[in-house]
Amino acid sequence: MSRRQLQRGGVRPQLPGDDTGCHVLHVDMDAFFASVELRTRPELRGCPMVVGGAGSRAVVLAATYEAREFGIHSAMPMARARRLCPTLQIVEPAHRKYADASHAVMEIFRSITPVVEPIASDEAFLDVSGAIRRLGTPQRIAELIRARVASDQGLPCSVGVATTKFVAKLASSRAKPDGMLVVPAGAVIEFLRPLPIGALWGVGERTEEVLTRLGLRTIGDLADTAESTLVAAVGPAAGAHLHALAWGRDERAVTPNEPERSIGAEETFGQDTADRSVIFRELLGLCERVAARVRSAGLVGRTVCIKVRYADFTTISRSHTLTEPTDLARVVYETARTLYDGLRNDGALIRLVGVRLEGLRDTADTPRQLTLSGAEDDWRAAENAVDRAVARFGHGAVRPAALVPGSGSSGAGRPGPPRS
DNA sequence: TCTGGGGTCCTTTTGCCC
DNA sequence: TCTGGGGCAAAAGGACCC
Repeated sequence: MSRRQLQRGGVRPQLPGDDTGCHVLHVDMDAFFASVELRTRPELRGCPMVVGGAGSRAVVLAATYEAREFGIHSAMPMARARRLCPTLQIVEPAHRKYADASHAVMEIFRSITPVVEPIASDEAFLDVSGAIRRLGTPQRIAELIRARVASDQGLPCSVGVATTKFVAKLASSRAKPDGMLVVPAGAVIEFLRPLPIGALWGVGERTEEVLTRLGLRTIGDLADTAESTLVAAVGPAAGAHLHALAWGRDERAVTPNEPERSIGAEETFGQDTADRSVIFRELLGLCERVAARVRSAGLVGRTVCIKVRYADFTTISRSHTLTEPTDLARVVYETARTLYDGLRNDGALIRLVGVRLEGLRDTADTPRQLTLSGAEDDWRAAENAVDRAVARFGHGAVRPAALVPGSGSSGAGRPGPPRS
């Protein structure tokens, strides 16, 4: 909410052009998915347009600035977006295309500096201190990046330039769309104080509500409040963190190659269901997807976590930590089923199921325990064969019988023997 | 208005061991 | 044998981010 208010601000602060010590850049692509689509659909330029699914439960994934004029924003239900703007142009998402564009943009960043920390498909932090001698001042480098992204990829982006990550991040959102903002070291406090508390990273709807009850509205208010008061209101970690940020203190370095901590997948049903065969078929498919991604990343995971969202939107999770880490869909599915069976749902309608594998580490660092039967190895061989077939023929080329349409399988049983 | 899907991190609760 | 408490890890839930 307040992050949007921040962007609506209109008047950009006029700050002196001194970028000494501002070695952190935050680059944020503008309306990323929508901008990618506009490259191949120039006729939609200037129109209110969103990228979003067609299903009754779809939400807006990205909205052009023309669509935002109507109050439309990402995560809004598509039905509501259509009501707000009857002439809205809607484009179905093509995630492969966005992943390719993201990869290309990240490569541009890495050609500037090796210290790139992607934080989403459409944004990244860059530490450019090592590139200053070669390419010029941080401000000059930011201009260079914007020009390269525009000329090589045909995409607009905004860049914040500052001494710390979180000020750079705030600066890029102030610079949107298609702009740049430098916040010099000496101007940080003056830049922060008037901003609404919701602009801070880590202050969402709930925390904003709590802080507002304390009479705090701006980052300046937060800075003038005793840290102990904040700690009492929002907890020790968040309280200390917010107080530090309000004074512009942020020690976090830009760290490339952060390892993944978990990999998961979830799916909302088109209609709520209590049908166990439908639910187990979905769970099996999710486990296949998760395990395949874990294997392709060269990882194994130890904790299987399932998520169930009921028709009334209450959401629960259950998890189990295995004695040995795994990358096998069969093991993930067996565990997920056992967890699900422990819920005693009694026919409750279910809206969503999800599966996540946590406690990830490199396969290479994880010696595999020898098993007495060869079953584990058979499964491994089968799932590796599936990976190879998918790599060659694409997703859907090979899958468990329970997931083949019209197979007649209930999907409610344990998966059968390996097939490939 | 009626809420997707991918994540991270923090807090609280619970169970186990000593 | 029972009880209490500290330390720890796992589990569960929730807030938050894009």
